[in-house]
Amino acid sequence: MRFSQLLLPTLKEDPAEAEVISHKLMLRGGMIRKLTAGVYSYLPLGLAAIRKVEQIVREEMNRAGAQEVLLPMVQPADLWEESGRWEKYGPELLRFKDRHQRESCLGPTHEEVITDLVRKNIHSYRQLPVNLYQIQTKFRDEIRPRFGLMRGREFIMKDGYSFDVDEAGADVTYQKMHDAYQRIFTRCGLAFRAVEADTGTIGGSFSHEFMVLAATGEDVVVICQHCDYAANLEKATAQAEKDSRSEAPKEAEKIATPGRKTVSEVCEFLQIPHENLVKTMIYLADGQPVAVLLRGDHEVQPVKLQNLLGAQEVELADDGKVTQLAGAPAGYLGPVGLKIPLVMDQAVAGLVNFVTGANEADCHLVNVNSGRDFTPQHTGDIRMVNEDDRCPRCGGKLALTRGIEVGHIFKLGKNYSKALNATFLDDQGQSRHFVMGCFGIGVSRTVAAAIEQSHDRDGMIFPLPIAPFQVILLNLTPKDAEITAEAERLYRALTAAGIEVLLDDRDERPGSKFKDADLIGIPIRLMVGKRFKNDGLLELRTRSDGQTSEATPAAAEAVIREMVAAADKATTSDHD
RNA sequence: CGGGGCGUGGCGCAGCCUGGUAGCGCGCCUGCCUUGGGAGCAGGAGGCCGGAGGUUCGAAUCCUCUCGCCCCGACCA
Repeated sequence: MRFSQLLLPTLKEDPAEAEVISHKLMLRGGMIRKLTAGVYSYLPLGLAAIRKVEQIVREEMNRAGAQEVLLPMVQPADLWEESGRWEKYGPELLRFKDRHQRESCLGPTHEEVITDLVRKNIHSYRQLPVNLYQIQTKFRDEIRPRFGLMRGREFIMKDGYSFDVDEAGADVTYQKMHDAYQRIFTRCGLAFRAVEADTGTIGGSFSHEFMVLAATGEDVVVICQHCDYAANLEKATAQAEKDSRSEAPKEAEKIATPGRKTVSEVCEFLQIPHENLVKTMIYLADGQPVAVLLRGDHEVQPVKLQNLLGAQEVELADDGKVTQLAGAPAGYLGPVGLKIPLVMDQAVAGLVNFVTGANEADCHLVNVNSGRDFTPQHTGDIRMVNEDDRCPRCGGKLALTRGIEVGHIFKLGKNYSKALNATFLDDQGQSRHFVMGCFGIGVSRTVAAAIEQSHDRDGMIFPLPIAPFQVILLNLTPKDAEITAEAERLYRALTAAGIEVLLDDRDERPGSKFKDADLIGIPIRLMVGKRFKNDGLLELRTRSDGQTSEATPAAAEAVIREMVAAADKATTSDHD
C-alpha cells in the first residue's frame, strides 16, 4: 500500500476527547474516528490490525474444532422472553420495535440465538459435541462507555458456544478452548495471564478471564510470584490466616472510646494491632440487612459476600439505615446483641479476645469471642486479598497487578438449554439437555490492549503478528529519481515476497515520515535516502528497540524476509 | 443516575468576566525554496461561535431551555 493513497489521517496533537493512551494513539494514528459516544468508525489502519487479530482467532478456533457461523444482530424479543433475560438483562440491552410493532433488540451476546439454532437442528448425541463461533459487531448500551475501544457500546467480538452431551464432555471442550485462547494471545504477541474468575449469577463451576497485563488496566489481577496461581480480585483467595485460638478467652468488657470511630483511631487508642479489631458493617443483601464481620486490616469483597449469601445484589447501608438498625452510629457497631443476621469472614474465626464496637456511641467491647458472645449465621471467605497475603496453593508471595480483560471462558451448564428446552436423544434414546459452554474474545479491545501494553512517547509499538503492516518503507527523497527507483523496486520485491509493506511515497520532508512511522508503530522500518545514493546502503530500524543498522538492498531484503518468516513460523497453524 | 468540565474553521486552543459582528498555532490550497527527526517565505480557501428562545439599537459574550461530548462516582464505618 502506498501512504499517498491510504486514508491515514494522522494528528500531531492529542485530541481533547481522549484520556487513555490507546485511545489517544488510535485517534492520532488515524486508526479510528468517533461517530458518537462509544461508537467508532474503523479506518484502514485500524481495521488492518483488527483483521490480523481476527485471523489468528479464526485459525485457532478452527484448529480447536470449532466452526464459524454468523448470527443475526437483530433479534426478536420472544427468544429473550423464553430465556427470561428480556426482563433480567437491564438497560444494556438496546430494545426497539420494528415497523410491525414487534419487540426486538440488538444482540449484546448470542446464547439465545445459538441455542435456538442448535435445538432446531441437532437432535442426536451422534452429532455432538459441537462448537460454534462467530466474529461480529456487538452492541451493548453501556452506562458509561469510555476509553475509546476499551469500553465501547459497539465493538467487535468473537463469541463461541459449545454443546456437549454431559459435564465430562463440556470439561474437555472447556480445556480445548482454554488451550486455544492461550495460543491466540501468545500468537498476538501479548503478555497476558489466564486468571480464575467468578462465575457470577450464571453459576456454573469454572471460569477463566484472559487478561492482558498493562498498568492502565481496569481490572485488578492477583498473581502468585512462585506458582501459576492467578485470579481476579473477585475470586482470589489467600492462604488461611494464623489461628490464635489457643489463647484463653478473657472476660468481655465495655470500655469508653470517645470520638474514636475508624479502625486506625480505635487501634491507636487501645494500642492494639489492626488485626485484633473486628469491624462490623451493615449491608443490604437484596434489601435485607446483614451485619458483616471483618478483621480491621481486611476489606470486604462484595462479590464473595453476594455469593456466600446467594444474593442478587449487595450494597452498603447508608448511615441513617445503620443507626436505625443497630441503634448506634457507624464506627461503634459490633456483633454482640445485634438483631440482624451476622456474616463472619473466616479470618475472624481464628481470632480470640478481639475488640468490637459496643453498639453504643463512644464505646467498644474488648475480649469479645465468637461462639460465646455472638453466633454468626454464615461464615466464609468474604474478604479481598491484599498485598500482604500468601498464595493459597504454594504459600508464595502474591502480587496485585492490573489487567485488561480480553477473553472470558465459562461453563454455562444447562442454564440456557433448560430455559429454551434444547434437547437431544442420548444413546439410550432418552431426551437430555445440552451442556453448554461460552467463550468470548473482545477483538477490537484486544487491539487497544496491545497498544496499552506496548507504546512509548513516540507512539504505538505493534507486535509483528498484529501490526497493520509488517514493514514501512520510507522513500526519503521522492524527487530523486535514483532513490525513488530503488524504493519502488524494493516495494515490488518485498510485496511479491508476501510481505505487507506500506510505502511512504509522500512528498514530505524526512522528519514527518519518521514521526508518522513511529506513531503508527510498524515493527520494521526500511529507509532509502542519500546514503543509498552515496554508497548503496539502506537503513533498517526496528520500532520496538530502536536498533538501527545499515545494509545493502539484498542484505536488507534477506533480513526482513527472515524476521517476517520467524514471526510467521511462530504463528502458523496446521489446519485440520 | 449523582457530581464536575467542555462545545468557537479539519485538529489544538484564545476571545466570554467588563456585549460593538471572530482570532492564534497546526493542518489544507498556490508559488518559491528546502530535503536524514514534524523547515522557511509569500499569497490564499475555510467558521449558521452545538441548537432554540429571550434581553438589547446590537449577543460567541448576558438569561432560560435544550442537545452533544469528556472525566469522576454509583463499595468499606
